[in-house]
Amino acid sequence: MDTSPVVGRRERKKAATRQAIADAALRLFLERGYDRVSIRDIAEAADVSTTTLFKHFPSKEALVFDRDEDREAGLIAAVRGRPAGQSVVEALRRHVLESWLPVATHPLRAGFTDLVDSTPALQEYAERMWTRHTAALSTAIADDAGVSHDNIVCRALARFVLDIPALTRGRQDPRTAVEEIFDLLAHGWRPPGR
Amino acid sequence: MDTSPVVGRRERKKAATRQAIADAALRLFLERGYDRVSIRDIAEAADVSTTTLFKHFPSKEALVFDRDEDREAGLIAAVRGRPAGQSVVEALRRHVLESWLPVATHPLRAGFTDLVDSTPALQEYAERMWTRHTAALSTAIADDAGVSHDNIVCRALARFVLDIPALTRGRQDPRTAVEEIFDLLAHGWRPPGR
DNA sequence: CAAATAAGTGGACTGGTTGCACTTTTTAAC
DNA sequence: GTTAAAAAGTGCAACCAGTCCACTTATTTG
Repeated sequence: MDTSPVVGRRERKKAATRQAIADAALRLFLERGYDRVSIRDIAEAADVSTTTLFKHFPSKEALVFDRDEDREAGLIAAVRGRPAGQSVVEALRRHVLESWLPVATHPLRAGFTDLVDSTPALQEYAERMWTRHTAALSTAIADDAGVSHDNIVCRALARFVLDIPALTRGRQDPRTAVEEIFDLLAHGWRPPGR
Repeated sequence: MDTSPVVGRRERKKAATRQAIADAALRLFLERGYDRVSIRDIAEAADVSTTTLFKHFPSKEALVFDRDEDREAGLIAAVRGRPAGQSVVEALRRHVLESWLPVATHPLRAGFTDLVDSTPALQEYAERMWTRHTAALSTAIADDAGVSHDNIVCRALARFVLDIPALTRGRQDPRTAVEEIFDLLAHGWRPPGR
């Protein structure tokens, strides 16, 4: 019956508080819009002090992106664990299609997506959530290629791949968009047809 | 003798005030570090009210990047005005080498560069100063190629080019770094030698 | 000179974020 | 089992960036 053993009451209560805050925040944001809700409003709605709120979330933006899974591990795994013979770019292409596309197109999250798209501060934050992993991904790529960790081309490739979510956010056909960008990365710029 | 004719006293005083604020800000930032200086400190040092300060500069970060020339015009001109037969990527490569490299390597600005490199808020701001022009550059590229303005590959190329300053900031050999990144954009990813 | 216009002032205010000293709850050790 | 350490939470004051507003002062223009 237990989902996981020996999870102390403390941890459970902590998680509950965190969840209460995140829920209150999302509800209020969707109701009123991001910048018509203050941190104090959220704390009040969740019945905690603002001090407590900031012990669970480092910033107002972070309240929106609760469930920030470990993208980094996934990215590195995609590079390291790819089948023999597959190129790095191809592996990343598949990974992005599998991990980013669902997020971009999930119909249940329409309200959430609208919230982000209509709030510059959140767009920036979301963008940084990805590009923050440039160093880690770049290191994985450099290791794989057997070159120095600070190799600029590896760093550039990492950065460009992590730009993709921002580039394709709000697009009508994100899948094609992702494919075309990877084409650019794989083969270089060619004046597009049409 | 006049640098420009009919410059009223008003305009001159305004420019002087602006300069006094920017000077005070840079001096204090270099002395104490960016986040140990408050807006009020700067206003006081320049002997103006904070209200006045914000009439000249929209944010604290903007105080550091006084003299924000019009990069956008230069970027678009580089695409539109390039010699016949030259590719867009090649034109942008030349433009970046001419416009960004001097900034990155100017020895007189060592203190300034250190300030930016040691302050995350300023790095982000500088980055956004460039990527802000993604839409404009992307449009120029798309026009040039005769495709729709929102073509995703054009947008990606524009974005990637504008990432270059952030990618190469603080590098030992920025010129080579820029060249190698443009190689990636021109020909696609190839596992780097060595 | 008399508006009209623009620059600057001062001070109060909002909203995100931090610090501090304190209480309560949970856990772990004896 | 009692107790002490560790963690979660509280309340409040404070800081700082940025905005608002009503007001004064200087410059321009007709």
